[in-house]
Amino acid sequence: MPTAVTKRDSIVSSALSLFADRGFDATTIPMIATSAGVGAGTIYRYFENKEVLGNTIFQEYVKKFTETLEDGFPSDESIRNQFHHIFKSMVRFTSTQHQALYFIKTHSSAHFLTEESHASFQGLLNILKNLFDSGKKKKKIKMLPTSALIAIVYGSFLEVQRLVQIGELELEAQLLAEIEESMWDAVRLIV
Amino acid sequence: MPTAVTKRDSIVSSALSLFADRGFDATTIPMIATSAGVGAGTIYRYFENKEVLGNTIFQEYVKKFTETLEDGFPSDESIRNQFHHIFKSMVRFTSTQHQALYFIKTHSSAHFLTEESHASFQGLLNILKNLFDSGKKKKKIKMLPTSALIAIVYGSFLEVQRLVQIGELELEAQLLAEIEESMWDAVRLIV
DNA sequence: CTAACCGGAATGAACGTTCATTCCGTTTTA
DNA sequence: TAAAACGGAATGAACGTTCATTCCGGTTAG
Repeated sequence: MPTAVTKRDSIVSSALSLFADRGFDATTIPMIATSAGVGAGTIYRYFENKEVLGNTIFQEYVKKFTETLEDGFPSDESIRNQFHHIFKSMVRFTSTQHQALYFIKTHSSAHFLTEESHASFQGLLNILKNLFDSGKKKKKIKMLPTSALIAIVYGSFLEVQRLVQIGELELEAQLLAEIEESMWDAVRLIV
Repeated sequence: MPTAVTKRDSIVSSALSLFADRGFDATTIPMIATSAGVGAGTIYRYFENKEVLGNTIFQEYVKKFTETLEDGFPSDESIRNQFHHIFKSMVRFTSTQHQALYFIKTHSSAHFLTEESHASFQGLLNILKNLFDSGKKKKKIKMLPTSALIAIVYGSFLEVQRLVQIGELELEAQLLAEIEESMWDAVRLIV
């Protein structure tokens, strides 16, 4: 029963929590209503139906994630520094919104997502695409297909965060730096 | 409607396919029955209920995956060669069973899994654990927590395979070798 | 200042639908 | 021909969604 100011916020916050924990399909509207402390019908005053609720939340948090990565991006610095910014921002987003990351991770190819939701997710990955494309030009990044480079970094990151979530790993500064270095080693051109 | 000899095989094969495509919760028993070419009741002659079916399939394929990784493991060779064996085996398993990998990936922390299913999945990851533990002793692998090393390699691999599945990447030999090298760079101790 | 009124937000019981599971008549096997 | 296997209609529970009703803060009338 997350805290929230407005009823809409309360519904979104409860739904995110339940979707992340149990998955979209295994979460019922009455569950969300109870957790949000509202009547089931109230949810339909804010969202047309369950799928719209799912898509709205997905897009809302993908947008927040994207903005976190873009915020303060050091366009004029080295690829390595840009990579550091992205990594740091991903960690920052996750630490404040770990349910959101988990929801996005487990639902980014869910059956209920609309074209618009997919597009917003692509927008998120495009930040990595731009980084790697420019890095390849500058001979700093391996000449792998960009999609593969993204998969390697994003996939690693998701699994590491899963460990954090289940309490198997605690990310203090030293470890964080080493994991960043490991991911950087995966994508950097080693001469 | 996958081909199969026995009805049980047909049910397992259809269920795997549907679970991988739509997810466990969004797959109905009548769907599985139709796809397998059997009556809905017949499924209950072979599996106590839907959850048992899900767990059975999960464990069956995790076991196949584990066996694939263990088969021909070069215990006496270098860490690098052992890593190569694991990587090659993961690719081999995926190319013959890509639905299985996808099902395992998307359901490895699903709400319906029993303790036994979780244990069988841990057994799979243990192969990587042993490799990295011995590699760290020999100063060939980064001194990161083993769980983190596993997450980095396994996470990358899953995302790369997702690209393959959606047709965004085709893994011919050259590319495969480069991706293996990238993942190796992520975990190897760079001096 | 109080009381009656108003309108839209909120509610939750009820509806139709869909699901997992059961049951039993039919078909296949030995 | 007896027994086992099978199919798919039937069942009841649970779901998403609706809508008649209640609630409540603000406005108007006296």
